[in-house]
Amino acid sequence: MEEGTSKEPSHSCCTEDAFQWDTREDCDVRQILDRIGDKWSLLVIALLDNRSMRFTEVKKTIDGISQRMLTVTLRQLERDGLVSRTVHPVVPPRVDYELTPLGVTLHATIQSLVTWTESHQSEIASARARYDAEVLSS
Amino acid sequence: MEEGTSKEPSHSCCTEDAFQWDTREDCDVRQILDRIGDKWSLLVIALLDNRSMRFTEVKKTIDGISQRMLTVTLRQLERDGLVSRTVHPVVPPRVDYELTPLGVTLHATIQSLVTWTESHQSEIASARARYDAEVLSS
DNA sequence: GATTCATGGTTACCTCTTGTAACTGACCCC
DNA sequence: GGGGTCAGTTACAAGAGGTAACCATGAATC
Repeated sequence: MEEGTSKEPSHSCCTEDAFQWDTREDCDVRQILDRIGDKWSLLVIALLDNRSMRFTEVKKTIDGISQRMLTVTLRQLERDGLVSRTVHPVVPPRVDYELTPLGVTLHATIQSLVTWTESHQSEIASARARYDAEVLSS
Repeated sequence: MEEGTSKEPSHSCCTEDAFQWDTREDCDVRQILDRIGDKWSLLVIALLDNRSMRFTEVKKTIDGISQRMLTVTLRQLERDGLVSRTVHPVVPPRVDYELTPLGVTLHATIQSLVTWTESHQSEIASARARYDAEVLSS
């Protein structure tokens, strides 16, 4: 029953002070960032823009994702209220996923990350080449 | 020597077309997004704002990161040209990390992710509570 | 009327990434 | 000369993720 060491999310760690948000691992903000800062979640939200997509459609578009991880990722996003899941009772089954209004607001921010990546990929590529060359010569 | 199945990053997969950027796993943009969409990288870049920080300072601030993962993360960010590493030849050793100009431009975008998280954490918390209640009652 | 196919999963297993904890090396202080 | 500091590295254990096989349903095919 000790409160100091319990794992429940704290309510007071996220003030308006800068750099308070990431001081505690069980902080709400940290838990949400861990979800967003996830390879597959990021890609799924970036992909689901203004339209609903079927399970297999998403799976085919996001190269390299396994069926299991797509299921898990979509369930997490559904739980977080970012994606809605619609099951059509037909055979073969048809399940549509689309961004919720909340998910749409996040999509905008994530899209700017993608845009940043697109416009700076050459800088990063040359930085990597430079670094690798230095490491080899040392 | 076959080119089609090689692992080298492709140069033509990232056009201005929407949703071309994530179709291939070995695409530059995907590789960079995988780095950014990483729990620890995200937190480190968000933390390093306008100031240089020592290794242990970062380690103490980001709760839960292990020494090994901080080393690995910082090396990756250095390789990508997002963070600069300065070793002072003193004893005990002193190593400072700070954002490069390129890293600063990314910081702005990531900061907006953090801000989004902060302002929507209650919505996500209630969505999770709603989802968990539904799952339990089914 | 048995057989095959498609979709959207789930499960068992195995690998690869990450966490844990102990060790290092150089010097300073006591 | 023993312990302390900092910024790592290393060996090993634990956990996350990938792989591939399986399932349920019904429609279309043979």
